[in-house]
Amino acid sequence: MGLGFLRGKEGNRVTKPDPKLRKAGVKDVARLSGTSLGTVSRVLNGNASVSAEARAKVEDAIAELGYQPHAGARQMRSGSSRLIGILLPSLDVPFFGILAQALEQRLFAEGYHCLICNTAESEANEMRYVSTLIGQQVDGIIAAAVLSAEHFARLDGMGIPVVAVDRTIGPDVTTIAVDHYAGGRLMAEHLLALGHRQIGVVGAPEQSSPVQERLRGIRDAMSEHGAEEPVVALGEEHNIEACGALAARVLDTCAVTALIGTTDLAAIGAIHAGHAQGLTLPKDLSVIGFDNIPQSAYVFPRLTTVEQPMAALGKAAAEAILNQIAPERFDAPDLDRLSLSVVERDSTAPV
Amino acid sequence: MGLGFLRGKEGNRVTKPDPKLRKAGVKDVARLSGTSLGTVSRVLNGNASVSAEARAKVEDAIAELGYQPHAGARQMRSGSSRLIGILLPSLDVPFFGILAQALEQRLFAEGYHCLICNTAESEANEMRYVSTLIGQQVDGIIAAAVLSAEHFARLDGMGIPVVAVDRTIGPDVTTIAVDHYAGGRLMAEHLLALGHRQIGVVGAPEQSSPVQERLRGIRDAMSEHGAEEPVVALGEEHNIEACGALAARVLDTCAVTALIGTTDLAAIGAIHAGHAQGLTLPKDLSVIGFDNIPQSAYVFPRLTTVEQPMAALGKAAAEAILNQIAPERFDAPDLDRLSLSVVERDSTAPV
DNA sequence: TTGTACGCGTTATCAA
DNA sequence: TTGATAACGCGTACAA
Repeated sequence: MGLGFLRGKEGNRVTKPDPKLRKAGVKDVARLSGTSLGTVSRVLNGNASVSAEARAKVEDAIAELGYQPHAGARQMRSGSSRLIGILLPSLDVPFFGILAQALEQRLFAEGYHCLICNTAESEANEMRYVSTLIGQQVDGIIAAAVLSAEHFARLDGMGIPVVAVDRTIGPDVTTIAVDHYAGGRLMAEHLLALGHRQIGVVGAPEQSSPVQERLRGIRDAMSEHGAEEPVVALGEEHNIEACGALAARVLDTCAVTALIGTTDLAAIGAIHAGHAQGLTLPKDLSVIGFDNIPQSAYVFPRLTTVEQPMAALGKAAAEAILNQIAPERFDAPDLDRLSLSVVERDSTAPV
Repeated sequence: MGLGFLRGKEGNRVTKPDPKLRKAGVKDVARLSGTSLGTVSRVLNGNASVSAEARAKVEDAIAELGYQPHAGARQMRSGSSRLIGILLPSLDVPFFGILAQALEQRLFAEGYHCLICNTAESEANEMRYVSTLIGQQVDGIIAAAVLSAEHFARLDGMGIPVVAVDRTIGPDVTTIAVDHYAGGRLMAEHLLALGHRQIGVVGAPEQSSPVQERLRGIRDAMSEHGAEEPVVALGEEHNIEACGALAARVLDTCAVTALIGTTDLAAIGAIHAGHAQGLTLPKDLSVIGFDNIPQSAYVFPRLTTVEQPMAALGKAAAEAILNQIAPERFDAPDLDRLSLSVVERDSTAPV
């Protein structure tokens, strides 16, 4: 395990590209500008004094040659790759797409590139990715992972900062996430206030800790209000169709007046299942979701949901990793705005 | 321009991490395994003969030290970074999220990491990204870009292969995309066959060439069938809300019996606008979209749309770049399956 | 089959 | 303020 970097017999491509159009290097810049390597480097890095005259000559030469610093060489000397690893379960789930977009934008604005990794909620994949990210000398890792704290400990030992986003990794890892437990309570309390007492919960993926936390919040709120234990159906696949099938099973087997989707995708599946059984929503069945993805306002009936600030989470996670990488340049993110709110639309009604 | 790599006064972090837990290097592996640098390197690269005994000792040492090759050093020697740059307009549009997911999965399976870049359909952003990707020594670039061919020519000169996905870049760049013109025809012909003659088109973003191609197909099909010129409203922002506003304007100003969304997002906006005007769909207004994103089956009425194979496009684009990087190891992708088909649901009906 | 020495492009140190 | 030089970790030619 972990030897994925071994290259096969044919693993090496040593096709030398035409040396004539070899990329220009600092040496070429120095020669063309009539200065020396040291001066060029100082212009590039701006951390020592250079005469205005020399600087101008160097910058001209850079422009003329179309010089681009060689990231590999740079990182070998400086230890910093200006690369951030992003571990996400998927990109085709709207929540993570929006998150990834916000992360990338904020990090690129500070000169960092993102190595985005699709873990598919698999611990094995996560471990492979973490290994290869270490090899890439990433300056930091932002992760929504199932992996537990021990596996990230090696990163700590190597001085690679880690930030958990959406879901916590362990007690020592900075987490940027909403309070999923409170979110679960919000969903349940909204339905309880409308008089619902028989409530089902559908969602996926089962092993996702945010989903489990929301479920815990739902259970606590319901028992406090003297409602029955919720009927819970969690599955593996996190998409509308699979969650719809889960909801159909719940509707078939028990008499519920409301369904909670642990995410909007699940809730949309639940709405679909309700329609398929000939129910009129929200009269016969109330449905509430979580996330407030853009599409949730365009299903029928328009989905009532708990909104979490997806883009703000991404921005905050980016700022948190920047803060850990260079505290003197980046403040810790402001977490006050990462709050939840119920967006009441048309999919919930009194019993 | 192009000097974004200049680091500010405080740009350099030279915090030496505790040398005790410095990352193990080939030297450490050689020492622990009782062999030499050369042997270790040969084991790693598998391109020269090594005794079974030596190989075993080296592999043990690698495992014990948790050794990971230093990507920067490796790339400096070999010229290959095992990094692929991915230029996409956004990640929060479902189509691109699905595309990115497929690209990343296929490339990681072959040992490549993805540098995913959000260009926001801006040419300036694309140029910045291309420059920094060159600096990262990417082995290839996959792009859905507005940038024209000349800007990618410099890549060609440097031996960096480019593949265009979803939209063409220029005549010499391999393109993996469906036939958007034919897609436009399919949408129009579906409505024409139902008897519609007054048709509006709404969508975004205006400068996107797939959108323009589809529009051309729509126009041609309509004129061939003797329908009126379509009323066209294209906007900048590609999201449901903005496209819905466009559709509302069209419905306000002209008498159309059907609306074409240039994407499913636009079509969902059009459905919403129809409802807002008190129309019953599809009786009073037919709507058809393009893409068949998962959500399109869950709006009301369920959206009729032209499906393009999003995941297959991503996989094919990944294989196309692999083929250009190492033709001896990777075949060119099979493009036969990249076809379009009309998915008839409930949002279209005879006039 | 194995070990040694060199160079890739950059940044940092040092002496001028 | 400037220029020369060492060193980063690895792959490979060459000598053994």
